Amino acid sequence: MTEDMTRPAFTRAEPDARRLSLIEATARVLARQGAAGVSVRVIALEAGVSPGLVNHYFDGIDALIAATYAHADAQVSAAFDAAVAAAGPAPRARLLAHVTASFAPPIADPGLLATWIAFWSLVKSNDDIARLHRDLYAAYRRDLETLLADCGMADHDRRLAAIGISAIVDGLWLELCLAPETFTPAEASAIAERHIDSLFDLPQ
Amino acid sequence: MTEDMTRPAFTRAEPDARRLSLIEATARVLARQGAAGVSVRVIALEAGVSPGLVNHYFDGIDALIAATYAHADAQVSAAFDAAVAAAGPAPRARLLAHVTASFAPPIADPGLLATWIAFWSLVKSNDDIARLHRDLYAAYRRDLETLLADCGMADHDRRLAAIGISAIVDGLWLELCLAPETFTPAEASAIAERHIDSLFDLPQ
DNA sequence: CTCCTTGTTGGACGATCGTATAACAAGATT
DNA sequence: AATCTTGTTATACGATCGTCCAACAAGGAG
Repeated sequence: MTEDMTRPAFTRAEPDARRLSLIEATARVLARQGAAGVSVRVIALEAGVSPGLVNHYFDGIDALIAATYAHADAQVSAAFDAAVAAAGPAPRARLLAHVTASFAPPIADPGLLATWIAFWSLVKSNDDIARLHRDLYAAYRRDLETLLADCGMADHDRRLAAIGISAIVDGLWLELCLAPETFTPAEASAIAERHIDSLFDLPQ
Repeated sequence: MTEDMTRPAFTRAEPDARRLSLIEATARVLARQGAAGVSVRVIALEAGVSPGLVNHYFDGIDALIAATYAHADAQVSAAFDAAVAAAGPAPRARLLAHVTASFAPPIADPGLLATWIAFWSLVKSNDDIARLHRDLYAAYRRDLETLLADCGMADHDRRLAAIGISAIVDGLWLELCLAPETFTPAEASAIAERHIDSLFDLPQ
C-alpha cells in the first residue's frame, strides 16, 4: 500500500553497466565483511538485484570474484598512472611516485586487501584465476621495468630489480593493510625509497 | 563381515596428540585443496575421526584454523632457527641464512601459503585472529632485529630495517608460492641478499 | 571381573551455499 | 495500441555448511 504503483518494479540496465554494478557490489561486500562472508545472495542484496542475476552475467561466483579482482587491479593501475603523471618528468621521481602511491589511499586499504585475498584463495584450485594472476602481475612488473629503464638502468638488471621492488612494495602494502598500526605509510615509503636508491648506487 | 571384530572401533588419544592430529589434517587439507575447500567434515575425514570431534577440541572452525596457523608458524620459526644454527657463528651469514631459508622447502611451499591465506581471510572479521597475527609477526621482526644487532646495526636503525627485510622476504615468498615459474629461489635469495647488503653499506 | 569415566561416534538440525528455471514485466519495435 | 524480445524476478532444488547432543564403547580404576 505504501508502494508507489507507478514506479517500475525493476529497471533494465545496459549489460556493461549491470556487470559493473555487480562488480562494485562484490568489492563493497569484500571490503566490509572480508573474503569469508561473500556469497551470491549477499552480493545481489548489496547490488539491489535478485540473486539469479549474478549467474545471468557471470559463470559462477568464481568468475565474478575474478572480474572484481581485474577491475580493482585496473583501478590500482590507474592510480599508479595518475601518481606517475603528477610526479613530473624526472624519471627517478616518477618511479618513487609509483611506489609511494601503494602506501596511500585508495591502494593502501584493508578493504582492498580483501579482494586480493579472495582472489589468492582461488589461485590454487582454478587455472583461469592462476593465469589471470600471472598476467596482471607480469604487467605490473613490466611497468616497473619501463620506469627503471627511464632511470637509466641497464637492460639485464631490470628484471630482478622489478621483482625486488614489487616484492618489497607488496610486502609493505600487505602488512600495512593487515595491521596498520605496525608502521606508517611514510615509513613504508622511506623503506622502499632506500631500497630503490640501493639499486642505483654502487652498481658493483 | 570383512571387519576384524577384535579391533576397536576407535582408539582414544591423548588430548594434545588428538589436537595435533586435527591440526595436521587441517594443514594437509589446506595444502591440497586451498583455503576454499576446507570444512569440518573434510578435516575430520582427513584425520580419520568423526566430524563431531572437531568441535570437541576446538571452539569452532575459526579456532582450528588459528591453531593450524600458529602451528605452521612454529614450524617455520623452527626452520629459521635450524638454518641460522647451521650457518655458523658469523653474524652476517646467520642473517642471510635466515632469509634464504624462506625460499626453500619447507617454507617456500604453495601448500603452506594456503594456510596463510586462510588465516589472512579471517583477520578482518575476527579480533582474536588479528591479535594472533600481530603477535606472531612482531616476534618474527624481533628475531630479525636480534640478528641485525649481532651484525652491528645501531639500535635506532633496526626497527625499520627489520620491517623492510620482512616485507621483501614476504613479497618474494608470496609470489614464489603463487607463481613459482616467475623467478627462482636463487634469484629471490640474491635480491634479498642485495637488499640486506644495502642496509649496511653506505650508512649515509 | 565389574564399574565408571569420558573420548568418540554418528546422525539430526537449521541455515546457507551455488545453481537452475519458469513466470513476469520493462521497454523497444512495429 | 499491440507485439515481441529479453533483462529480471522469485523460487525451488540438492548439496554442504557449522553446530549440537544423545548414545556408545574404550580402557583405566576399583
